[in-house]
Amino acid sequence: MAEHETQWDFVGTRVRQARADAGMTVRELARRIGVSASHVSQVERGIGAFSVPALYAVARELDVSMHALLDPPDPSSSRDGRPGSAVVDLVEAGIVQRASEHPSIMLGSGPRWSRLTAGGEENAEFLEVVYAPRTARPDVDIRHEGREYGIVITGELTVEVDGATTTLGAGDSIVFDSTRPHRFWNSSDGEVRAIWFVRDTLPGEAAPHA
Amino acid sequence: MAEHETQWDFVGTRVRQARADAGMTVRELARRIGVSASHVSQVERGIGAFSVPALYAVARELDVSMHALLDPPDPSSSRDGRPGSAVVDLVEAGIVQRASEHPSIMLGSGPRWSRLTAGGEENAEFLEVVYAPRTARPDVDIRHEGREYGIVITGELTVEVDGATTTLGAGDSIVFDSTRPHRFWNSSDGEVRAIWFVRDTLPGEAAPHA
DNA sequence: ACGCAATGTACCGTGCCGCTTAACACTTGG
DNA sequence: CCAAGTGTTAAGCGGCACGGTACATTGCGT
Repeated sequence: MAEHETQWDFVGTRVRQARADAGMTVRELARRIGVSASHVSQVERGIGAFSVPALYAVARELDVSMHALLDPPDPSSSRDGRPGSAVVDLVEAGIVQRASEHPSIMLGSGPRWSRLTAGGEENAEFLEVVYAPRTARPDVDIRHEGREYGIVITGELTVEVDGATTTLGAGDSIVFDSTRPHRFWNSSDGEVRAIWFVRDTLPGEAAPHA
Repeated sequence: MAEHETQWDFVGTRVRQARADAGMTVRELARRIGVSASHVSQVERGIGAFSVPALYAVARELDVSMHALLDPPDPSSSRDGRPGSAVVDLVEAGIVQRASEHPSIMLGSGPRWSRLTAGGEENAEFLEVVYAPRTARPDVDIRHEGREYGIVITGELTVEVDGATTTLGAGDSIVFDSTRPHRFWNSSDGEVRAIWFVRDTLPGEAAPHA
């Protein structure tokens, strides 16, 4: 390796932190990832290091990402990168959108859509949808490219995907390819609020190289 | 390591793929990550492996995430098939997840994460996160690949992105590139519920390595 | 007070593998 | 043809990723 590389001793600190958060002992973690307890201890104290498989097992068992363990700690000084990219106000920067300022689209008697992003995202839509009470089942179903993720916040939403129907209560979530015919409506007496994320299909996403 | 460990030879294939996509030669990549060209060749052909620092350097230079290189290849291949496979039960089909069955991960005093999708999505995470009242500001920030979308359902969540801080109330949403350092915590007295969608960087988006 | 179980740690190895240098075979172009 | 690039192979060194064991400490229960 080159000589200007980073010190990787903080990895041990991260592992120890994550292990403590998970309420796991050194031996327990060691058993789960298939190494000895002493080795875990050595790594956590910075006098040793995990191999790639071992570290990956750690990330899996402690349910943290590789980057959470490996990404260098906050330089704390002004980040490199484009000068002037220093964000001072998250709202002005278009990162945070206040609830009162979500542009909403009212479609007649249909649901009210609110876009939760500032600008138009390239390949995705992040939406809050409010379905008024007692709306009828739409007589047309929807099919488009992409993949759809939704969760019902309040109320009861009736969903029909591929001809199958069920009712989603508060907290229930749904994920499916948007190419399947689907329609949603609110047959209950209460208003329904839901969060939707619609992602376009990625260009090169057929099969991960044979 | 345990005896039931995975074959890690696919990592080499992924590296080769990513390197080819970046239009980089073996020697060039070797020079950038600070190892010999022959070693890169050996790793790519499965007769060798990178150390953690080396692999991390590879991910940085080729602008891919650790998980893109290390996550085991598509075990959930039972992808919802062509429209025509008549779905009878949306829950059994893995399309609908009931609120009571969301696998949740409690990280000590940290927030509670609930995965809203059935299987592991390939390039995305759809999550509900509950932050307990009066949690301290995390002492490490997060940086990873991808783009992040969030909306606060109830409570008040303090967010810090790129060093700028603000508080999100119910209905407020936030969108930003996950490569920016960020951390969230709940300094209020009430519980905070939020919905997060984390999308990996699209493979078509190349890196501007000059 | 005593054990005793469980925690994390120190010490002492050793075999493996991460990595190197050197040379190889092959393609391209001038 | 040679020169300069590509990826590949072979042989070997040395560090470190790991295991085993013993230890100091805390916190039980009796």
